[in-house]
Amino acid sequence: MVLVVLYEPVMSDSLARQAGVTLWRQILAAIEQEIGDGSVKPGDRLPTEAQYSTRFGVNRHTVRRAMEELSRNGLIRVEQGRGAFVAEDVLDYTVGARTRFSEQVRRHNKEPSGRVLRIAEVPADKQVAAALGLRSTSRVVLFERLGLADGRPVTLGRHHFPLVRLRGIAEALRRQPTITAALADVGVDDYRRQITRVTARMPTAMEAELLQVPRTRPVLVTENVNVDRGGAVVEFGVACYPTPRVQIVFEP
Amino acid sequence: MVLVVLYEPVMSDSLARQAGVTLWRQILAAIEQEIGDGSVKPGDRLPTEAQYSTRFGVNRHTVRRAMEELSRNGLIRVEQGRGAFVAEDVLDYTVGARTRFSEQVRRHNKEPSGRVLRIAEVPADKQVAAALGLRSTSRVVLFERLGLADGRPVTLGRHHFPLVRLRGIAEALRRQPTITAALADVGVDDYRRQITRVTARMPTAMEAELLQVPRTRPVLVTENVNVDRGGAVVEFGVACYPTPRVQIVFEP
DNA sequence: ATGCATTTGTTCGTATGTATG
DNA sequence: GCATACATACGAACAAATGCA
Repeated sequence: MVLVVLYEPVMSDSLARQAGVTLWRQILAAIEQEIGDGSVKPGDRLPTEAQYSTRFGVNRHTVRRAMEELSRNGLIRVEQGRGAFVAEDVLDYTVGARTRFSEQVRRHNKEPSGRVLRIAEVPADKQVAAALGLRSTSRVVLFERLGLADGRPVTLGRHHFPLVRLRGIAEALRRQPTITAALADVGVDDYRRQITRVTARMPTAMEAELLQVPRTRPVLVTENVNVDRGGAVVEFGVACYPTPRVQIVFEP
Repeated sequence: MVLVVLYEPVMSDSLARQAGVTLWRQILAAIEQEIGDGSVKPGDRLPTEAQYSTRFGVNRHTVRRAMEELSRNGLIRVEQGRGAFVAEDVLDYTVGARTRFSEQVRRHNKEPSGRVLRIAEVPADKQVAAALGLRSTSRVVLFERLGLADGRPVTLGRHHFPLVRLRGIAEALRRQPTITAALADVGVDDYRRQITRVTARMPTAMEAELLQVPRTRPVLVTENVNVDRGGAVVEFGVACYPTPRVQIVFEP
């Protein structure tokens, strides 16, 4: 099937050659305007590079230079073989003492949901043991979950709970697959985030698949420790977030 | 071209076979020692698995078993197609209300320094104008700087200052190329960070060059707004940090 | 853009030593 | 002694990523 996109009569927008501004910057401004004033909406596919080049009467590379800039500024998202798309509004994941996944999502007027990938009892590796303050031989409950906002994946988390301190946490998670509810089930009625470390890396094949991102775009990775009211560590979590769909925000 | 690498006479380190300790643990200990005593330094590439296996006179799998353990313990970082590298100690960049580059670096007992790349007066683009609360025609002072810790690049920042509110900021930056000092020069004796947004993307060629990272590893990107005591915006900055050399840390 | 050499990642199969019942 | 299970060790082949010419 062939889709023919019809434009306004203005088939060739006039660019000012030999002016102070380079051609690609003029094209950049033109497209930025169209995104800004809503003539193309978030998620929409933009015209192809070829279409732009005929419209502006320039070489395709000149258009590409502008697209590159738009992509770098996060206004559009370019996907090889598919086209360029107006960036969708990003989900700001605000980190504070009381960070809860579902509250984060609801704040954006989106519907939170989750998909449990794994609930298992595993031995703690060095990093987990250190974070939870356990000996490295201790066993922990691992809870792996994909978090979605309006059905779109926004986070992939591996959460570790100390087994000794939280008896029955595995069963609680199976009954109520949210962290807040499960912790409440085993007597932790409140908890707060003590520290959050942020880094980034390329996703594994599985992560890319689950988060629905190309393997060429990095994921943000957070490590965080949650403690109960008494200051005892109740959870150590490592979560991935797809860029640039999600941003981490910190407000002191 | 063929590179022939000549080794010390010790072509085959003797391992104790049929002793109480397994081969792979002996290899683990040997490599750990070499990392510990500094014969290979953070960031250095280790010998290949093949080289190790001839050196120790064992199968490649046996070496891999040791490497796996080293990697799990965070002593080395293994990259497919490139090799294994001694882990560099990460610089935790703690974000709070009073985040200052030089203080961050000194906290790790490293010596902060900077390289000014550009000081210029430019028109504010849409994003900058919005962040600084200016009209998009306003002019701003752009300050581009590479921040180093013990001579290693850790941040590349583009800092924007509103020209109208901060007369003489460009000259101040030229005299004293640190943000805190320059702001003090123009009457802003204190400021605090209002908001920090974190995302990640692949570096441009220039960024990769300046931060000394491969183009295949993502950079963390922060956007932040600094305000003076009265709450007026005095700076909008966008900074890149090389992963995994730098982590962003939030402590509420 | 293409091909090639290098290096790590994965999966077979095989053999051996050790602990357990 | 014997059967079983498990971790260790070796060999070969192929897949995937990287860097270079």
